[in-house]
Amino acid sequence: MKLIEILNKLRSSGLRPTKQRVEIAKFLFDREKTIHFTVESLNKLLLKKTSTKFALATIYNTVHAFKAAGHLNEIEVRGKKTYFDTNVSNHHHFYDNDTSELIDINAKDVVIQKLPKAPNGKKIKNIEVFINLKN
Amino acid sequence: MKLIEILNKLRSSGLRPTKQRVEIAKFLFDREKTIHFTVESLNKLLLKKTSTKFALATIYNTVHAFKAAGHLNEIEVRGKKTYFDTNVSNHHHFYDNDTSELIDINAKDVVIQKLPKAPNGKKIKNIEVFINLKN
DNA sequence: TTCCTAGTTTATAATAATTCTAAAGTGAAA
DNA sequence: TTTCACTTTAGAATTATTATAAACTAGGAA
Repeated sequence: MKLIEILNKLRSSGLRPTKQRVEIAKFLFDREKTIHFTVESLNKLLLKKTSTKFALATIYNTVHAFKAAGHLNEIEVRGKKTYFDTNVSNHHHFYDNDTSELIDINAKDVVIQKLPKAPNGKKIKNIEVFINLKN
Repeated sequence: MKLIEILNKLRSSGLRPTKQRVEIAKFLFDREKTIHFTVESLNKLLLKKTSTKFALATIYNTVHAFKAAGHLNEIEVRGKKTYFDTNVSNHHHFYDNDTSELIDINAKDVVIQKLPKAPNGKKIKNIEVFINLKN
């Protein structure tokens, strides 16, 4: 992914391209595969990869702006921390409780044949399939 | 549900039938329909229903023991609080983000036609279908 | 280029859910 | 009844996240 595309991620999220934000955006979006992360894990990874320092609040703010702009998804995981996913396409997840690891499932690998009707006055926004794993 | 069944819920959870625990168990299990609750909401409801007082820690301990014994399910909901469900049968949920309300979906109302294989060495423990609602 | 200002970063405080702790209370076996 | 392991309780500790306020900076205007 080119730098200009990185800058577009920032611009479309309403964020000025500051040093910290560019580093975060490069780390998240300039890669082959999508990744899952928490704010804490992202902070640690950024510390290793870059020489820039990041206040946790900066990471929270930036990640939330990306989420609001649709560049990141937030994922439900049992536990305390919030997980994010750079894969924003429609897809599902395996969750390995032993390793606290999330694994993507391609949307086309889950086919739902029957669904209930939404309650009165409501519509279905989206469907999340979450498959818990065991050994 | 008879008192003896309530006491069985406690015994099978490894809990002595103390005043507080019997009140909690009666409140949760002596009813027609199953309910969803958080520790906070349960505390408020108990305050209204009974003249007993409950330390939050007591409610946490008791609820977690019921969960460990399989008498309660913990449910994924985006947000900070942990939701529990007295419906421990295999089923799914609607979630109304506007009202923070969970609605049960009978397992037979969701039919999944195709599923991915579990990663190597892992097996599928259970599948949770979570349907987000909008207006 | 220099100034100016709105937007940013940062360290730290505040908040909120949950868990821990240690002291006082209690059930039930002997 | 006495005893003791198990409970309850209030409050402290912990943890993730959000708020705050002061110092900093990007980038347009002069």
